[in-house]
Amino acid sequence: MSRASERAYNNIRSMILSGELQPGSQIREEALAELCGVSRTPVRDSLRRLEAEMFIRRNDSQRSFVADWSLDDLEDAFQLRAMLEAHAAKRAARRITREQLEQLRFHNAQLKQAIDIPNPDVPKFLDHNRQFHAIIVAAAASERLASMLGQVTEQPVVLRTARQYDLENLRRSHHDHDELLIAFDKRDGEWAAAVMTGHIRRAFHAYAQAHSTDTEIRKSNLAA
Amino acid sequence: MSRASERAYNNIRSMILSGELQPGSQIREEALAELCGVSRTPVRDSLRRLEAEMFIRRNDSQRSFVADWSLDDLEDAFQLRAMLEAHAAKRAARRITREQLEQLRFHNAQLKQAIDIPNPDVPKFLDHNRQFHAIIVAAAASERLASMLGQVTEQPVVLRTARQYDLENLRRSHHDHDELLIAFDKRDGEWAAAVMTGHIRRAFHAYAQAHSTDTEIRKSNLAA
DNA sequence: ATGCAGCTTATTGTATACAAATGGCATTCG
DNA sequence: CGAATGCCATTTGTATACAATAAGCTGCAT
Repeated sequence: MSRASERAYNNIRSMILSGELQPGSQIREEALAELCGVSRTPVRDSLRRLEAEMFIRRNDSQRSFVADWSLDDLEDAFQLRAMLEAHAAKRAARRITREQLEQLRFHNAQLKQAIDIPNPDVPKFLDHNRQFHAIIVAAAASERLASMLGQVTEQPVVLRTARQYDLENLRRSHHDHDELLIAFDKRDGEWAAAVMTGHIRRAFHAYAQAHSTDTEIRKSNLAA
Repeated sequence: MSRASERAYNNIRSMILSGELQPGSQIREEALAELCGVSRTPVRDSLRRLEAEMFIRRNDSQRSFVADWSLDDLEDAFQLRAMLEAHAAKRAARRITREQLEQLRFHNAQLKQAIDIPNPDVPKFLDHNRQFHAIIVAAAASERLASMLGQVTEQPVVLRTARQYDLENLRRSHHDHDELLIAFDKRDGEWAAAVMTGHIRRAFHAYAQAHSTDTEIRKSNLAA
């Protein structure tokens, strides 16, 4: 992607993910163009992409709004994600190379390190976690599947609470990864898919709980 | 979608589906703009959409080419489609309304009529078939799922042979629909999903066979 | 002959001006 | 007072000119 276009895309996307652009609020092309320091043309490109990724919604007269996700939307996305990632794991079990397995082991060791210390390094955990999953998707060797997963993997839901990152959950995640590694090693696609399904569903419930807590907080803030 | 943009999108899409734009051939924005009678701006929008839908591919220097699908690509798409449509059927079984069930019955009766006569009306069959599936996706009530299915439902593979439409297959399709209707009536999501999986996989094999035959023909034409 | 450098041309990316469409507000009429 | 209508402001859509980039070609040097 070219420079201005990429800058606009990344800028807008991170403004949505950070909550700088509030869910439900209208966004105007020209305003974004100024914020990003580019013209409307690349902004329009970005908006189209973000719309396809459901970060942005348009009303019937083509005005754009930051997506405002309900708990149902979140569950819907996670349900699809669980299905797709399980499918990816199944395919990966048949196709994964020794080298990719090694990479998985490396990242899993790294993310274990990140939480197995007095002061857990959550960003490090998340980074290696992301790479772990990316390798599985790559091993699944389906461009379409990868592109669909891209659409449900990142959620435009900003959470104030950090509950989704509670340590117990992270440890369980790491444990799932361990199990996935064994399933891959045994080339057992069914097993890998089952572990992955559970893995994603746990993530959903952690996320949902944080979302509820967050909604509570938001409400009481409004009341105050 | 606005007028020029929609015209460009539909034009280009149908040129790809009809084979007017040959798979693998490069396409230039300005040429398409002239063909569609619009400027490059709406053409660029359309190309982005078609790229997301994998009708078009771009090389590393952003030049666009009509997608050229291998049999593997086709199988990959059908595999995802089977999974997603089965999921849709499962969800639909829980949520479908009496009215939607009636509509399904109507379209199924229509498509039966279309092939249960001396001179089968294949386009009519295909139209009601499309609507039948559309109702199920609507009943599944997941915007994301619908959007993903949109990405794998239409295949940019032009077939010269008509084998995919052989009557026996169409009759079996209709039979699957009957069975789906019963499963929906009983609110049996598992059953509906299973029937749908088989339904789509049959479609794949019909398609694949036609694709092979077609490839043969193409090769012998080249040789001649 | 071959490979590389630099130039030329083809193609896409970006900015901007203008056109079209939509929403909101005020005014008027029932 | 409320609803409908017309006008104005806001926003998005389209065309076009220009900029940047990449491909292809030509000619020179090895």
